[in-house]
Amino acid sequence: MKSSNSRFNKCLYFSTNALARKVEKLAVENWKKVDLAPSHAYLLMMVLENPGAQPSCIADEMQLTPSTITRLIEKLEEKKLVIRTTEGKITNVYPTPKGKELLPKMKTCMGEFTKTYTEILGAEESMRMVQNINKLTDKLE
Amino acid sequence: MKSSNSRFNKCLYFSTNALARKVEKLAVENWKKVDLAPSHAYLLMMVLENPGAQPSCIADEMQLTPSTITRLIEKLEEKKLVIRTTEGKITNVYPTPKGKELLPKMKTCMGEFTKTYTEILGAEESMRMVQNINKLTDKLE
DNA sequence: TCTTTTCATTTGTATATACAAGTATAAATT
DNA sequence: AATTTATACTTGTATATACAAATGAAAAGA
Repeated sequence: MKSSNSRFNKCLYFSTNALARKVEKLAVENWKKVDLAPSHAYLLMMVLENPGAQPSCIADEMQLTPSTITRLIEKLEEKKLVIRTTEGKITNVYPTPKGKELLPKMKTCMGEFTKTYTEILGAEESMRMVQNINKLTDKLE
Repeated sequence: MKSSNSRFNKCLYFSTNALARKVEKLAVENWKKVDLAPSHAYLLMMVLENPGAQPSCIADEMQLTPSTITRLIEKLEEKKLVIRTTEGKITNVYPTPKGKELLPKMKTCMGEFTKTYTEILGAEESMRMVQNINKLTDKLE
């Protein structure tokens, strides 16, 4: 069903959730190429760009709660893609060699995902939408 | 953290999810007044406007899977807000008197929720955004 | 009429996420 | 130095959602 036919289509809650579910689906499909859930892939990429990143910092950047980040890291550790080292209060997350190997594939993946939705929405429009969505998110403090 | 500071802020997956989480939070807070999760509230409103609605139809309109609708209805049944009647293959969902009683409060709630984000975003902008989000959702077929 | 297919819903199971509480360490206050 | 508070992370638990398989009923085809 088109969202424009829903009686809830005027509500931000409804619209954003519907969109998020569709985009999620697209992303899941896309990231299957590296056998990762989208959120796992994003976290791994962050750690690859920023080896030794702390969970709190990752949580901040990914806009997820620390507990969720712990869970995501656990999964990536099981797959031997990252390791955690803890010294006192702070924890650092590093990519393993296996994780590092994945980088080029992930970059390709990311590019393909962007291409997918850019083709559907148009380059102009998709960029503008993402910007507007970010602005909206920021305003909701 | 502002989403505009995230290194993922250019990605639709990321942006939509972050937005959805924030809006969800706002909605959850708002719907506490009637002691319902947002999705439960929306489903109940649908059934109030459309007594006897079938789960498949609700799924269609809410853009959720049938199994999710089953689960939502179960919760509402536990709370004695709706009842299900099944004849052969089809099921109809009706509001109970207790469910009907909630209608005015829910309308108020809905209004207040809209007001909340309209005040933050501006009337113009929030309407436009919702429309654009819907358009985007539709295009992702 | 019997069989097969399709449809509507439910159930089993898995995942992502959050909140609240717990733990352990460091920093600040007294 | 001892105590309190703050910080960083983890764990227990709960929820929403999805997919795949199961169920049961109707429709279509033989």
